[in-house]
Amino acid sequence: MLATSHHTTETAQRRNLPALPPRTDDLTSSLPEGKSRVVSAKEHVYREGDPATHVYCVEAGHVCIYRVLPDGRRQIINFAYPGDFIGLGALREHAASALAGAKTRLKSFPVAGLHESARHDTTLGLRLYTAVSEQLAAAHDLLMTVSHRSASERLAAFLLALSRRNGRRGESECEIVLPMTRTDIADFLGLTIETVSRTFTKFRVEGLIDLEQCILVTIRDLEALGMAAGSGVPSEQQLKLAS
Amino acid sequence: MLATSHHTTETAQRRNLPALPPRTDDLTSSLPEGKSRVVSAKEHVYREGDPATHVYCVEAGHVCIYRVLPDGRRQIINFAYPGDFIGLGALREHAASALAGAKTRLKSFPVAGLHESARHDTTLGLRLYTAVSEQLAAAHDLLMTVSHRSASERLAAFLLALSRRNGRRGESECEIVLPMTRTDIADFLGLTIETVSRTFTKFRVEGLIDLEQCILVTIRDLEALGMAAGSGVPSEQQLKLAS
DNA sequence: AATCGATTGTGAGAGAGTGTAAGAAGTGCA
DNA sequence: TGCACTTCTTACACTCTCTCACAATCGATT
Repeated sequence: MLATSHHTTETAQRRNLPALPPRTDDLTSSLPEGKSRVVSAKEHVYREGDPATHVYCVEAGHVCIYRVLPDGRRQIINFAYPGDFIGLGALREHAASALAGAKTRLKSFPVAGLHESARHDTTLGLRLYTAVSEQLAAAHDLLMTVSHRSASERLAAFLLALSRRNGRRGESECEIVLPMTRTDIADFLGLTIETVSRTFTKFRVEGLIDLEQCILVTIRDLEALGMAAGSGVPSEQQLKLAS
Repeated sequence: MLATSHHTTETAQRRNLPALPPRTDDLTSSLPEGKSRVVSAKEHVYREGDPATHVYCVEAGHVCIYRVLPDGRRQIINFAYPGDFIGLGALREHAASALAGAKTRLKSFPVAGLHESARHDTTLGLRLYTAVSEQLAAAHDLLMTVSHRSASERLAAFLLALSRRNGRRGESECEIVLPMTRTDIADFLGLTIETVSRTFTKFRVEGLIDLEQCILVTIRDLEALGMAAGSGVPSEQQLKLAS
């Protein structure tokens, strides 16, 4: 559900499937050296409509990628964490805005240089293709979550996605730090801040999570949370969908 | 909102912006010759979980790209029309299913051959990158529509997207043929079939559209439909967002 | 032309999420 | 430590969409 949607590759590795272009992880190493850029909290990395001159890789901090409807409603498309690329997939100009949620360090890569490098490095184009494809899969995951699911399912899926992200990084799967505000979560899941808050409380009352501070979630019952995310479906199928 | 999301390039052309990789339209011509494949109505081109062996370009007919939640709820991700590519962005296996909505003719391109060609044709990788990027933009558009918008706004945005698609193809912007069923529209917009039906009726009663047959929509008041899509926002901003 | 099945349209009641508003908890600053 | 400000939580009335039920329409087949 978040930026790096690995579920397709994970499931694929259990079977014998056709060759695949290089992983996104390889993208950084194959890029020409990038300059560091530091952005303060609540400062934009770029805005919707800006010329897409650079692509960035988050090194520290986190960035909200969002778009706004003309009437002000905001949809957060992704929370980019360290290791995630932002600005990929922009054509001539950025279609979304990128706002640092905290002080954030990024490596920046000029798009022009990328195109130049792609002329010599024949695999770079495919690497970029793969990277955007992963973001496309993540966007579809989010679409599934937001379109048909109830508030509880959305929040549960969100927490599970963060839990699995932690797992991939070797951090605790049960202790989740939420660096984003309730408003951010609401705008990500297509809910209101009140509903997000109510649902957190509901999960706490039901014993699914602990919530001592509002930014620290402790998952008490991972399986039950999986059930909540998928309206009573076995957790194995859940895992395939959650992120 | 549908497969070919051109709004970013359209708005970009009005400014002086950095160079861009080749358009998707160029993709077909730069690919090695593809075999034709014909698929009957209600037959799958591929299913979720199938090895991603081929990429297809729709030549005639139309294809629904969809994913299903474990409990059976279905989300249509895209309606692919002639000229649209499907199967792009799949990593090792398809993350979505592709179902022909009518008898459909496709050109098929083996993924292995694509990777092979990319070794020689240095721009092919970037072309693929651009093509998936357009699909990513379309997915974000759909996400915006489905997450925060009301039933009327969703349906209005949907009709406007089809209208603009017609316009790009040199067809009538006001006479829209809906080859998909009400169920398909509902599953695309994250609504129920009843709500779709009621909203169509509401638009007809309000004089926004004519609806003599259920597959033929005639837009009577394009501007009002634009307002309905964006909850009372000037149509110029609408145009930027609608597709 | 008549019949059957599938699709579409309409209505009433129930449920879920929203919006407003007020209070509680947390954060930053002097 | 105390104050001001922001963020989060909770309560209640309201709106919108969904669910369920049934009627109407369309198309294909006989």
